[in-house]
Amino acid sequence: MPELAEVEYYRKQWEPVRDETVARVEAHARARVFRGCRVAELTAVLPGAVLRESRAHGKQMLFRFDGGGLSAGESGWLGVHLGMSGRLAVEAVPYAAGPHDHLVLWTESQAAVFADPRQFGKVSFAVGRDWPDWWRGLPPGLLEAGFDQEGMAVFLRRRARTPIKAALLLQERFPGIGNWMADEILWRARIHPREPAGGLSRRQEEALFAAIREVCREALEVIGTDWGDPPASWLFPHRWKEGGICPASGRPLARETVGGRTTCWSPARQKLRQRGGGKRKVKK
DNA sequence: CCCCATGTTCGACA
DNA sequence: GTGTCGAACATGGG
Repeated sequence: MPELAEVEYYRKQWEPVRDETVARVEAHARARVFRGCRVAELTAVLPGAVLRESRAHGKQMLFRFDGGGLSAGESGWLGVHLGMSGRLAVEAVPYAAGPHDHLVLWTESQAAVFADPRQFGKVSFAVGRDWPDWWRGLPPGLLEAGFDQEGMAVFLRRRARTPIKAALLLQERFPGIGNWMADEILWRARIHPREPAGGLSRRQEEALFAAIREVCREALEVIGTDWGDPPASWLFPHRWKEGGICPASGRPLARETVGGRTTCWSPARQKLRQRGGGKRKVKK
């Protein structure tokens, strides 16, 4: 479920417990979501601590705590990735934790819950004075200046034969883009999802770059704020089932697997570039 | 029972 | 070493 905008939405769900003191931590340590996580430390240190702030970056979230078992000047950093079916919520106490509530931070009157039935999500925890290295090493956000058209083009050329759809899903360069956003972006940029990433024209690069920023911005507004429904003018509401109609052209949408994921596009407006004509290749 | 799912990782192979 | 592809992970819904 969660891509860029949904992640931002879920990050805000824990806002009601910001500046509240954690009374008790419930962590089901054997759950797959804790793979690679030092659960014992998390459980030992967070009681008595206070959630101070949180951030979302792409599909990652980070929550900062201080106090409790942490020494002065030190923070506890709780990282959360929602995977495919994860979600965050705050519930009023008394609350009966469900079977998929792998992590619950109890305050006096509330329960901050991380639930994830499929457990493709992931929880991490670290103690330190500054934001963890892995967080600072994340690639530039898609709405930041560090994400620019030329850098994007260089990355795509290096993935010359990868279908553009698959390339857009690579988090190392497009943090936060998931399956539906990739389709929405290509639809707006009028690029066929199977187009080789390294073969875009200059014009297509421009259109792609613009569409990435546009979809990110609009998705954050519509979904990231209060999980509103994207308007019918987007591909989004038409892409999920067989037999959808392109809201721009009125023609039928196509659905096939591209790059291992179900992909929806409008054949009427997204056509593969004609290639292989063997024209010039001025090189020398 | 079968197929599908808004994600990531790892092993096999070119 | 690099790039690409499919399977695997665990569970629920149609």
